[in-house]
Amino acid sequence: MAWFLHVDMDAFFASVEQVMNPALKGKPVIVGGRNGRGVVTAASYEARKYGVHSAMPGFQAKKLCPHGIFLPNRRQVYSEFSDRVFAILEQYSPQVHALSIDEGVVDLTGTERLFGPPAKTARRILARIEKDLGLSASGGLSTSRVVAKIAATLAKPHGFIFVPPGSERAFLSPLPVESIPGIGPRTQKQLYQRGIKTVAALLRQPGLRDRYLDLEEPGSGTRNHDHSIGHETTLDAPLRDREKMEEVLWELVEEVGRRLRRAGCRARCITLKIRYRDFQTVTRSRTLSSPTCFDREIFAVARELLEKNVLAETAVRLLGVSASALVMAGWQDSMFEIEKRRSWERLYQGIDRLRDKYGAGAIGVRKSPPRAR
DNA sequence: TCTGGGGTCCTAGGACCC
DNA sequence: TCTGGGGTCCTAGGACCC
Repeated sequence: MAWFLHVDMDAFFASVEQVMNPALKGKPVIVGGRNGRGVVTAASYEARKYGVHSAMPGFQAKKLCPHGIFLPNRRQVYSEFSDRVFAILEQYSPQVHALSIDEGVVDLTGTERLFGPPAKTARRILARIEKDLGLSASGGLSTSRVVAKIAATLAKPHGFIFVPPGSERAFLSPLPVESIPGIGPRTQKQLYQRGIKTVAALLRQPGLRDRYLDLEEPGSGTRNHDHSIGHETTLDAPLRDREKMEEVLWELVEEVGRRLRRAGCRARCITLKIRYRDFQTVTRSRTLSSPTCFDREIFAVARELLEKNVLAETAVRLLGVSASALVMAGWQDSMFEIEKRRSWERLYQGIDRLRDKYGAGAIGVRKSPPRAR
């Protein structure tokens, strides 16, 4: 029998901040959403009492919770804590799947002999996270991944729900359809309009059941993961000036290129994302004849897409660049290609090292993005 | 004082090939 | 010589998740 423990950290970013600074314990901590712009990325449970939640615009959070302690995002710190959480999970199974920075699935199948009954192991894992890191986690245990996830969400905060084999349907039936991952506000509305409000009602429709709730899950890892690496930014004020747009674009490209090289990848597809002042958003992409991880090549494509899609005097509020259809570097290269690129690679690695050490401004190319051709 | 930034997955049409 | 259909790639958009 397969066993999946879904682990979901409670108010992760805010909790990490409270661990780093115990004076914040028991206080309404709000990460992100400062200076009016931007949104909340995490709120401690003390802050949630006031109605603050993630994805909420900062000004709104401030209105609901004026005495809230607003902190800037510290991705690096959260990432380190995330590593420690996963290191604990990996002590209980070789099969741990990270779903995000604060969520993962531990495959406990076949661990009975070593650790005992899965439900006991699950509780032990959650306790370990709390004891070792001072962080609270919630868990769901089931023979189905989806059910485990739903159980973990329901268990929040600081809880654990075990759904014994055979009781999955009984567990799910009374829940509203939007409890199912993948059913967001749009789909929920459509289903409600058709009179389908509970999972029980959804399970009665074979088409919907197959699409949204695959309890059987035959093969694991059959999903095709088309990774992508992207970077985007919302401008301080809507931009009309083409030259300034290109400067922003160059900065985005540098970041994407750096991460691509760090991951040892090259991309065959470059996508430019543009959000206009009215929030209308478009993406424009181009596939290259040969994959690249070089700033100048990525920039040339991004700039071309910008030129084609932003008419003069159009105000733009967001620009984004992303690289997809990734291949591992060195894949299918002729010797000639390899030789040609080697010196470029050395140059870029040197630049990346300097930037890592002295900051992004260490190398002064950004003021004058190279023109294509 | 409007609405972040990182992603994945799915769909659908058109091009192109056989 | 005017006509089917399947497969794959590319592009774009949208829903969703954390």
